[in-house]
Amino acid sequence: MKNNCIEMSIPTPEGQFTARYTKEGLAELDFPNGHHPARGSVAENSKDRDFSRRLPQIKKWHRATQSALKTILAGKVPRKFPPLVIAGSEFQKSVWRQLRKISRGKTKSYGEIAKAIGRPKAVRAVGGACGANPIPVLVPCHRVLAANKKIGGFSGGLDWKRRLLAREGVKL
DNA sequence: ATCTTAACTGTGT
DNA sequence: ACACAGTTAAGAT
Repeated sequence: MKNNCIEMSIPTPEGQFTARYTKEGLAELDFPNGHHPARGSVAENSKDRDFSRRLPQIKKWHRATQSALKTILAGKVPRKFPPLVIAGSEFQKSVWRQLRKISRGKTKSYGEIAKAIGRPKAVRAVGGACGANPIPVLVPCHRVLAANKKIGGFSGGLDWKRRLLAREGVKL
């Protein structure tokens, strides 16, 4: 999402997250201090007519995002989600679709995901797709571990991955 | 238990 | 065409 986004922040006990919306829904979520440099800016976009017309709706989505995020941070299961804008290659989308099937407190390996999407050998590419996930936490890329049940990697920082899993009662 | 290495695949440049 | 990445399984130490 380059330009057509409106950016809003989410204060939590764990720091300030940043959410970006298109007119379709939530497109990106960033960890505190993990801001992406090359993405849309508020000042520029908030003048967009289309966006000002939809602002009330976006605010509503934003409330859903905030509550969902905080709920997950608290280790519980959100009742409501904002509409998610899933933008990526077919491969990535199929991976992210699998991620969303992993429920709270459960985990899968990169290899299992690869198998599930019918590309059993694309394990490494699956890792790449997880890292490219624009909506972490809500799309639970943190629930994917390495084959040996070890932590694996995490683009948002391993400390976050551990923290999120701990909140869900997952042990390594 | 830890380290090294070779296979493998989608993505960005 | 090439290098890289949130891997993996197998072999050596």
